[in-house]
Amino acid sequence: MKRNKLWRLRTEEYSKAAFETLSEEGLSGTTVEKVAKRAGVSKTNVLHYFGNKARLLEMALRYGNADLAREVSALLIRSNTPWERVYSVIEANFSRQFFTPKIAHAWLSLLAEIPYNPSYQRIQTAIHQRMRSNLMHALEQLAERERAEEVALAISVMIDGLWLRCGLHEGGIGRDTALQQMELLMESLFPSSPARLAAKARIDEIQSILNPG
Amino acid sequence: MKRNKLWRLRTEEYSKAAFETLSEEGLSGTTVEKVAKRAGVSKTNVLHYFGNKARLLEMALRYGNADLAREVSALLIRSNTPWERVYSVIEANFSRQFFTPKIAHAWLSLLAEIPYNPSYQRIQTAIHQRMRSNLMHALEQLAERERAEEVALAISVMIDGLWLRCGLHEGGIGRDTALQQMELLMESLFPSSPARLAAKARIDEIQSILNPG
DNA sequence: CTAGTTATAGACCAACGAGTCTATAAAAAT
DNA sequence: ATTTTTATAGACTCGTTGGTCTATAACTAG
Repeated sequence: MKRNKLWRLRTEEYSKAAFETLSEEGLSGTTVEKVAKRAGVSKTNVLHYFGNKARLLEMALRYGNADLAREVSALLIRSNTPWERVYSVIEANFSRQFFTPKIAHAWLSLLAEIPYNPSYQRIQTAIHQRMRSNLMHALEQLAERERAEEVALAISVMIDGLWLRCGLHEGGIGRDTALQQMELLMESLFPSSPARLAAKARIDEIQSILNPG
Repeated sequence: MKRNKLWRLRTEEYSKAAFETLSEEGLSGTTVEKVAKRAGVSKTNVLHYFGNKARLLEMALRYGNADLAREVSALLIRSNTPWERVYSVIEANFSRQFFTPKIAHAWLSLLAEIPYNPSYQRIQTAIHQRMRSNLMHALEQLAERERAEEVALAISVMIDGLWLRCGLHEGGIGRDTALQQMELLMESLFPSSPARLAAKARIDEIQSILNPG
């Protein structure tokens, strides 16, 4: 069991295939065979790398998060102010490539299994924890700790809720509505803050340069 | 196939059993047999009433919503002002009996299937539509239509997000945190509004009378 | 170049689950 | 009271699925 280049390559490939299958077929419709077929290999081979289905889906969860994490990082390293860091988290979560019903479906499918699988639970906890941490680092410089805590929670809960809606009604909520909702929240939480608005504008611009369309 | 008293009784019983099974076993762990066993009858009998598993789960979804709808109604009919109606929707959604990880799990399980089943989709759309409608009737008397629309969406998205979190991390978010988050949102959206705060207090009181504990 | 290791696939197996068939008990209708 | 309908269950079927066993091809190390 040597973790070669090949090993990493295959696990990445198959995790991706699993994530995509999940998004198209739902949890009940996702079988090891289908994932293998989508990746153009045999079911046995997929099992060879992951051992069992649970670990395959676990890696699919990680895979889906990795994309998002990269997007966040890309914006975060270009941020110079606390407000810019806050908006990095927000914008990354609603990036045009990622905030789509397809991907939201995959998320939903995985989320539904989390309560019944401690392993998924740990991963998801880590994901939420990181989002919270990113927000807190920024918000602590903008408000007292207590308030920063509840604002961070509000932001991340709202993000979750918008993803949920995105996956639920096809064509109901898209990037624009989502960002508008986030802005309604931010403007209410921190009214008339020029620094905030400047940061929003800058991150918005960076985002549209990094990821045009 | 006469829809007798017995018919309604059984469908109600079995829908409930399905909902509970869902919450304890998750979607993948929910089988017709388990639901039947929980209801103390044979699998055949359950199938006799529902025809197939999809319709059983569909009724489970309706069942779960019926409870919530009753709770909302109970508060709504006792409301006298727009603000009270807004808080009726909010409080009902975080009632002590309903806002529990168990129930949130069942919801999550069903939500994950919605994108892949038009029938569930219609039901869920109706549910969201009714929440929106309840909120809009009240909010239109408190703000311009445009603003009412986006505020109604913000409120319901936040409610969804809090339910999601409740189901995700056991012991993470409970009724208190949830209501505190909703209040953060409402206070930010409508700062220093005595009428709003009075309404909140009244509905809170009514709720704790209707549903003590 | 050879020996061992890794990658990949095909056939197979055992479990399980949804739904049907058949039979009988209960109830309703005539 | 008898006949028809409804309710319930047990046995069974058939497809699916996760996972294993076995075989072979490809690659790596010495």
